[in-house]
Amino acid sequence: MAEPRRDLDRSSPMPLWAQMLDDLRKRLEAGDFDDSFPSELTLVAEYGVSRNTVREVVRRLRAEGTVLAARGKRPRLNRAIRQPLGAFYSLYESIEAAGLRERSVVRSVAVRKSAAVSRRLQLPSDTPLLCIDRVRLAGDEPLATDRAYLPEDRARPLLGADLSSGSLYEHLAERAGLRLTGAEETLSATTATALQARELEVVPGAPLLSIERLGRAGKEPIEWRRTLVRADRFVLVTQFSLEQGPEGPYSLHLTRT
Amino acid sequence: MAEPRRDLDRSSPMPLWAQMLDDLRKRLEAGDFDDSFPSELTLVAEYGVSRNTVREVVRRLRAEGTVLAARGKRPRLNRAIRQPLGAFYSLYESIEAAGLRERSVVRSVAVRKSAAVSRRLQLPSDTPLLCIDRVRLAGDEPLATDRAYLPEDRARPLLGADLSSGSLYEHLAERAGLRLTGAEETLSATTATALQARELEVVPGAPLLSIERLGRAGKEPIEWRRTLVRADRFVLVTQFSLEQGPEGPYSLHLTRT
DNA sequence: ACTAATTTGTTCGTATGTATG
DNA sequence: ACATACATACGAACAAATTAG
Repeated sequence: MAEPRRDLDRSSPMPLWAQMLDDLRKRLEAGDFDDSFPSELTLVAEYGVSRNTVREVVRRLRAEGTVLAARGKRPRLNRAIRQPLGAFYSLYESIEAAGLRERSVVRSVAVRKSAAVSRRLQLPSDTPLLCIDRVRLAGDEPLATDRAYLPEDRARPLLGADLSSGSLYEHLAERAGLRLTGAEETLSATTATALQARELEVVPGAPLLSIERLGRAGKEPIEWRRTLVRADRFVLVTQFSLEQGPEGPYSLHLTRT
Repeated sequence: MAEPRRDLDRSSPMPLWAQMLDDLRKRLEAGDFDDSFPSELTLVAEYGVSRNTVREVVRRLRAEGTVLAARGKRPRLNRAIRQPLGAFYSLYESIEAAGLRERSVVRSVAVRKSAAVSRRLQLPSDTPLLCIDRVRLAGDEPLATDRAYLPEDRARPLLGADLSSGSLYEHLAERAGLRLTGAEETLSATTATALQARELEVVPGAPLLSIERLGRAGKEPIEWRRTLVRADRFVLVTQFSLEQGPEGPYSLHLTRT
């Protein structure tokens, strides 16, 4: 075997398990572990830490749904539902997961100021914000409209990017080196205005799911977004469990109807 | 001190941490720990188990939001948001949390059969189901309509109960000894039909949040429910975090607007 | 302002049980 | 039956944050 033995910095203020988690996430993104995942004892040997520490790491990957593991079985990746944020909904992911091509019509990308949005982002009211306005398509049909505001100084690298496809979060990670680590979402229902109806190709008054999200990278608010989704084409599915089982008591995902 | 030392059954097939968790939940319901909560080492002494085992228990109580703890601070109960299910939304809880009186108009409680609902509950299609039809009021205004189906043989104790107030889950726990441990929810948006509009006192076509829930106690499906909530009075708020912090990466709650 | 006590956080080590293949 | 892999449980030690005095 002679696994390459991955070293951790024991003098770092960052816990071993956190370093390990970072490293494993990188390897996951790089596509090591093609569907399989190392066992706990393998990780013990590979990183030279105790099993308790390994379990601290694996617990988190399991809670996210990234890794599936059970007694006796060989641990494997959860390819079914990819969760780039490990958490709630990514329109891009769910469209692709439904076997449809995701595409966006970028209606505008501009720098502007908005006191209301700045307030939600907990920034000074005159902060320049990058405002990205898109209509999201699933297959050939419009599915949602989406307006995202990001602090211009952090999101500047997105200005030249092709945002006509793909998850905004992936673009953010690739180009700006920003990874969201948390968010607060507000879900509600509305009905389509005449303008919204035209954009989404539904009749005025049609039910829409409204999703407002404040995304954070650590403590720093990174994004405020409002998405209006056609309710006839999407539902949100969540599940949770207080089961005493080993699988963490949480697991959120979303499905297309 | 001489704490009364609570004994666990080491020959039981149930893990020590699960027994401990059950016991602590009972004590929580009974109202021991008035706002405070025992420290890990206290629990070690009290239950005669190792600290690892205690942490296994406390981790779950923290993930639910029941217990708040942090280095140095004395652990305390989270009285802010009560989460009887530890998880997603309870209309009753959120109305009360908003400082309003929750009340229900019970429109009908009847035993009937429904092949469609039975299928969702994974029961034979001719299973008798207790069907509870309510209009939920917050303060004096209607807020939601709610129809729940439960297997009649499990929910029979509810037949004589006064369901005009309180969480259905509490009634279930008190009278039928059933505690939900997991659920799957489907969220969507709709618009009010004429009938629904009359019941909810909104105009026809008004936006409604539709919440369908399949509730489970262990493996056993216990409830299928559909709730239609006035979108002008309620939004769902969720938050999550992949933070490396000790507090689990999950925490769902809901707030009234 | 400082110290001591308390409490959780992290990490190590070890051992045994149980489910799967 | 056997190996693998997670589940549970014990023990111990030190670090870091907070609070009490």
